[in-house]
Amino acid sequence: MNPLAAQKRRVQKTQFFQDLDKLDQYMHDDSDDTVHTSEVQQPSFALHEPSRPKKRTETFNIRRPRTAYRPPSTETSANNRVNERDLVSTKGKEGGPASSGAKNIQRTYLFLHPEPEFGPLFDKDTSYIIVDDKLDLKEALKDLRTSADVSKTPMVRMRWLVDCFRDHTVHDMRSSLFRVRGMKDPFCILDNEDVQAVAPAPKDAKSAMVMCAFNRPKLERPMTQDDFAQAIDFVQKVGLLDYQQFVDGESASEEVQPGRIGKKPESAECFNSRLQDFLCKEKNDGSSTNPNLQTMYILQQLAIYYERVGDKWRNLGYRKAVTALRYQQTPVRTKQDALLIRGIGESIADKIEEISTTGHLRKLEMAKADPHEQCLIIFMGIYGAGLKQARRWLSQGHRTLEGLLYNAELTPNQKIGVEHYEHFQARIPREEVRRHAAIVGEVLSSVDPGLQVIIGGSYRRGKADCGDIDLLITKADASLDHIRKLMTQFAIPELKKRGFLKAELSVSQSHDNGSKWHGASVLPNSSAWRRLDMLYVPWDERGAAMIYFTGNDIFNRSVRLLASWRGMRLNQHGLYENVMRGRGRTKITEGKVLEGKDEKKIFELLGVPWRPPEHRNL
DNA sequence: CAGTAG
DNA sequence: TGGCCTTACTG
DNA sequence: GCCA
Repeated sequence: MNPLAAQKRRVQKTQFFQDLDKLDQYMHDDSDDTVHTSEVQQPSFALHEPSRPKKRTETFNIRRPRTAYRPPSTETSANNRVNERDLVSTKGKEGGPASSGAKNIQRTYLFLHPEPEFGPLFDKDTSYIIVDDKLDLKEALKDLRTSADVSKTPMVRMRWLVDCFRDHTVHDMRSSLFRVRGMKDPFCILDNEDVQAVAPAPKDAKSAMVMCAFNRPKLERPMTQDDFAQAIDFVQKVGLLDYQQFVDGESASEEVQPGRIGKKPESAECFNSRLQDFLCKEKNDGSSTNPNLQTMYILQQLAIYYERVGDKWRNLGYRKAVTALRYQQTPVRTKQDALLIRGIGESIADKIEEISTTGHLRKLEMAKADPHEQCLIIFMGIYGAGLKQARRWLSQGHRTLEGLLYNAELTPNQKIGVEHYEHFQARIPREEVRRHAAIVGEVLSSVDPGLQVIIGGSYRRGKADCGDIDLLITKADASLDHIRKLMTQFAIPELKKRGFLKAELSVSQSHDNGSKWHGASVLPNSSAWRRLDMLYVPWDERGAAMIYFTGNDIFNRSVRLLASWRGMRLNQHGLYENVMRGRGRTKITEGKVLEGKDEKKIFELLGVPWRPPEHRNL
């Protein structure tokens, strides 16, 4: 075996797991004296087993200290009282099983996954934040992924918990032995605001290990803006990284539109916000560029390539590698350096070395030159065709759009997609979007003066040109049924009659709860078919629908992700609370609607500062 | 449920 | 060796 | 692709 790999593996086995093993031992000796729940008898701490869920709640009993434990003495502060109450207060207080044994203290713990992206979810019920011994305050906070009010929650090293078990006592959290690096006082995180000055954690501490315990009395939880920045960052790393825009603030040359005059209005702004989002996750030492941008960009290209060829797992691997590189403060040039980073293995390490020595990657050059690739890209641009279909056509020997049209079996939609390929690919000038909407609006008000048309999509975000036309149709106090009826029975037929709507690509007819119309429209005296999407929105859902239909993509996903971090759920119908999620994030409960009407209110409830649409171009 | 779009 | 993954809608 |  490669000695480097072995060394790396050793490094990655964090102290945390060893600690858990120790804990496990302490838990299981003396079993005569301790009442274990059934779950404890299972390997509660076997978190490193492959089959374990990302997070799980374990219930177990802490045997009450025989001798060493004593109630807080007079010299102990209020902080210690919190400490003691929390440890002693049991689930049994709420009718749980533990109230029986005075010698048992039952706690419910949440163990969390080492991967930062599945990282700990700080919850308002969290009692303690217990941090891997290797992490410092800054790292821990970053991986806590919250700006909820953690200030009142004690934060200590893993060692504290281990020692508590070992000694059958509750140790004083303020002992320097248990202090998280960078903290002065375990009970007051806010007093440690000089987190910038904290020395960075060692490389091998990359895997954050935080454990949160439950059952704490309610904490009020003021929302801060930072969560949203984190959500954006999280989503962006999955999204595309536009290297050119990043480096010189200009849009990539392939995207330059011939009709564009001067610089795009959103360009500078977009650049700035990107840079900010980017920088907010970087160490704030004044250096404004990541030393690995070049490498990241090329690996990102490779990730996109693998996505195209349908290898989702390689795609994922490369994306993770890019993410890992993003967090590196120093240039990674050699294979050895690269191998030490979690998320980068043999193969990518080789490629990193190639990139930093030659400046490019042969594999990528080859892939780009591959005619199959170019066909695939063209075919996937056809409306109604995705990766599967494009590959099918390719393997059937098709190489051109014309070939498809005459020789391939096309669904009606795909046929339209091919016939109008050029038009559908073209960007639509802002002014033209407005005129399309005006025609729809005119017809709609003749059907029912109450109907409203709102232009969403990139138009609402202020872009100079749009990929398609997104219209949101609603009416004051109307239900979805009502609006749909007006549209399908009167408005759509009328628009067709006028020759405005040319094709229906995806229309909800069979389903009674359908709410969207996808098709093509064309202005009078024009031949350019445009993709037109309409969304029928009940009055009460217009706020949520606006967010959804305004986008952009990344923005939507960020907000939704943030909602799920908050225990809420956001979709085009509304913002829901009390969403229960089970294994993997599967929904158990739909949750209760919090808000749907008011876009601003939804932002507010999510704790996201209001962003005008123009600022949602992530 | 597969495929697609966002 | 097998798991890794955002959500909703349509046909 | 990476990782346990």
